[in-house]
Amino acid sequence: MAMEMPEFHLERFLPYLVHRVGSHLAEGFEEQFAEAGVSLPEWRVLAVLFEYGPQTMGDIARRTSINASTMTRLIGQMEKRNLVERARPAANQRTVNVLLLESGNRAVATLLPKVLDYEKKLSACFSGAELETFKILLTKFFNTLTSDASSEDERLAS
Amino acid sequence: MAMEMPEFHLERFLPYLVHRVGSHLAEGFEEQFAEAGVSLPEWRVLAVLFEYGPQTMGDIARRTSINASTMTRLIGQMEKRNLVERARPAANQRTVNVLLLESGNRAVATLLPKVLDYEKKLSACFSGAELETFKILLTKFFNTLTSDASSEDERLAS
DNA sequence: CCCAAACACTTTCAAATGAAAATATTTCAT
DNA sequence: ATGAAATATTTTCATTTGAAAGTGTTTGGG
Repeated sequence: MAMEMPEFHLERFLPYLVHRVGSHLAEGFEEQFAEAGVSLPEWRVLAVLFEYGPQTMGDIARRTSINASTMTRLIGQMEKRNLVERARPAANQRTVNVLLLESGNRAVATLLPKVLDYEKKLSACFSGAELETFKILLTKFFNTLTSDASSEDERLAS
Repeated sequence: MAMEMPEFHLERFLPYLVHRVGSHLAEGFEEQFAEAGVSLPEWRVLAVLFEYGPQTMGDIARRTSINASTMTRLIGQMEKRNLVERARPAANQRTVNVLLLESGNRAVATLLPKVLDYEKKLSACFSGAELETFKILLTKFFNTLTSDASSEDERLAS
């Protein structure tokens, strides 16, 4: 006798909807910017450094959603290419501050218009209001996810 | 003299907003379902097989946004565990059809309520209308992305 | 002050990944 | 019918990844 399954439709399942959009965006970006000589993770690092200024390895890792080991290697490569520089602040020597160098700033200056253009094309399918709503919902969702919604347990336990 | 940069704010940059939500969702899922003995890619395969029935390797790959090489290996592992079975259809022997076995169906039956519950908690931050809008926008975005918006060039060229 | 725990980053190592080549089948033009 | 191109999957191989261990620094309790 067949077990009765709960109602489920993949096309209406939120994580699925997000995942497939994310995958396609990532793939699309890599294609678009392959020739620019910057990988997607590298662009992410450049972007957060440009946006938030010099910051620690951990800050960049968190803001880019890239794991710490990967970040060490990534920054290592970018340092070799003189895009960024590492420096241990005297104040707290267990952290490592990363900052954009001249060459990194130039890379951003070159990429930024292309990236903005790319986003414009992507979001052309939305009306202004839709796009605004979409961004607000994505932001709200993220904020909820990171306000440690997963740790109801922890909250109760502590 | 400083180059004038175009207006840019990461927090309003659509691919960034999608990426960070996607990353957190993936991480959250792996945590939640680690003990269930099913990885996220495995769950994705189970889900599309459950939703769309028996289908080829390529179908699963496309629907899960998992690349073909990875899919071969993934299905290989799941076959060893008797979750799924491969079969070459007589009609077209270059394709490989994959279908859920008894054990795979049981896995879905076990996971589905938990997954639905998980989604419910995730989306608790939204009103019913917001959630609906969010899903519609994600779907619309995906559809546009995959209706090969990138190939304006190709369209013009052909 | 001192030492244990916490923290931030790096390294190591085993596993996962994807591009390209290899294999097998089907389609299509001649 | 026949061979070349297209399609679908698998395999190979070099790269990328992340968890866990390792290193060095800071914090906090005694």
